Amino acid sequence: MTQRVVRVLPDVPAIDKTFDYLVPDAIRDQVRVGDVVRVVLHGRRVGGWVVEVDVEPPEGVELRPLAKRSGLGPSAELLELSEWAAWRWAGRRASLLRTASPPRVVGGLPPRPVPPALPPAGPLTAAALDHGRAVLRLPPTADLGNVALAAAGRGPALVLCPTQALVERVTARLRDAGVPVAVHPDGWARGAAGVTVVGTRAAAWAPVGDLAAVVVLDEHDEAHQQEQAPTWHARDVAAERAARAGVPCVLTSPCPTLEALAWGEVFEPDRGRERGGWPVVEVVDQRADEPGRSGLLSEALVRVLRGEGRVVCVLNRTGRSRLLACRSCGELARCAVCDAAVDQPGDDLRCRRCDATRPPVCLHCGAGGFKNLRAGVTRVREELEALVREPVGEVTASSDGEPGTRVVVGTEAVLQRLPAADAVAFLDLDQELLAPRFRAAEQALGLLARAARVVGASGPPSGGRAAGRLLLQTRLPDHEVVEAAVHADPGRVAAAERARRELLALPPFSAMAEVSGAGAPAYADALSVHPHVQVAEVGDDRWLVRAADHVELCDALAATARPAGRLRVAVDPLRT
DNA sequence: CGGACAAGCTGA
DNA sequence: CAGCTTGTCCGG
Repeated sequence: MTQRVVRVLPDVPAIDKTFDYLVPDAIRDQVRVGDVVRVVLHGRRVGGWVVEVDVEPPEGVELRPLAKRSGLGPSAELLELSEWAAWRWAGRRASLLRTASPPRVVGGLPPRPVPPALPPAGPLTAAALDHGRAVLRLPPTADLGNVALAAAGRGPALVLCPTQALVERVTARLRDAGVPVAVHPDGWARGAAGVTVVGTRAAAWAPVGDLAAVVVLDEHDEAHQQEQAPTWHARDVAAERAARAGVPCVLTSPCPTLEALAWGEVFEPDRGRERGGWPVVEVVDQRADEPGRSGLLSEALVRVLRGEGRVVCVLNRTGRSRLLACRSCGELARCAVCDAAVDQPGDDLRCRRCDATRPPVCLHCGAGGFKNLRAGVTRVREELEALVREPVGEVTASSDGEPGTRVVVGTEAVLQRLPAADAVAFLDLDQELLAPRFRAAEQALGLLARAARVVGASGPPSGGRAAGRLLLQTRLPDHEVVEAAVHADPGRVAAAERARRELLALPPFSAMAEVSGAGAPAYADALSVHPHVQVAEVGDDRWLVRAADHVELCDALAATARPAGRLRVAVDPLRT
């Protein structure tokens, strides 16, 4: 009887190579594909995964024995999926397998609970599940727990959520219905045994025994994409996983991305139901309105602020001012050192380019007064306080907690932080509509959908809460994002956006990757000889690589040797 | 990644 | 030329 040999991928980020090891006789029959093991590599003990068993080792290499079998790891299917994802996002398998592995050693699986009988799903969700490759366009206030429940009715399901808060809501909903649920990653072993798994994006890699359906909730949410490279997207991983497993995959969103629409068939409720799931939207045309102060407090907004309810104002600019001009001579305030425009985070002026600070005095005429051409959250808070004569809270990404005030102003972080309000006002929606990113329109609509959840639906009334409203201040009242919100019809954005992207060959009509870091120049140079990709420098040591599709792009990325030095390759960059 | 080893630099 | 830094290679 010869000794068994297994192939191991070490859990060392920089090593993307497998090594062969002997299986000690004592554990001869216990080692399976996917198992987590410890091995001695180059004199040190490291973790790793068995990626193949009973292999033919290369000649002339003296094999060492496995140091230890730690426990269960990703299934063979997830191992293969990681291979695909490593190609698709130009990353290393180890980082993906780490996500697919249990947080603590798992020796064996618990018994599988008996699944309960569930009431039949609603007709729309059932149709989407039956179709198998469906985009379920549900208005912002729709109950996503129902979709999860419908999926769990088919057997052990995988439910991916963009936020932990949604994970908790969905989990509670499933448990109330008697569905056994494993929350990823703590419930790793129970999921592997065969119960419905709920989690945020990492759960795309959770084991689910006898997987029956996959659901991605709010597929448009950017939280589904990993920020560090490899920048894999839970939606795309989930869709590929479902296809390989031959089970249905349903993506839900109030405003599906073009990527989702290109992938599957759209299922949407009738007009009245969708309309009822969006709040009342009021558009304030800032061209017509003659607002005082910073120009951000329209008469319509003042009316809402003077009402009774809780009001959230959204402005995606921190600090007091992002652009100032001298009150006496009109000159723009600029940096004394490098001449760039300065902003005013507090009292002093600060250069955003070189970080120099100076007191607020005009360099041209010496006067001390400035006009605030582009007010930030801090300034608006002061103006709001003067207006409503009560304390106004401020929420930005860096502040913490939830202010107890009736009126709150903040960056988009405020929409994550506050659970409910009677009105949400976007003080300068144009900043979102005109942002220099190709996904700006989709992202702006996503922001409005998030705000819609904060204020609730327009009707029919539910939960006894009065209908909330969105107030959109803009100089582009005819923009399709504004129209989509007003008419509760996100398809308008998709249609306009599809035409634009197709014309400009932007994703999903092409594939892109952003290359940066010290090794980027050499890598970009090496890539540019590839016939099917275009390489363009887009900033200091940042390159954009484009190709007709992901096959062309990812094949080229995989075929190009990485130079020494730091190199970040972000396939499908979100903020470009 | 991190150890091994080789090639280059410094100072007596 | 010892002693040390810097760079490149490779791991079973």
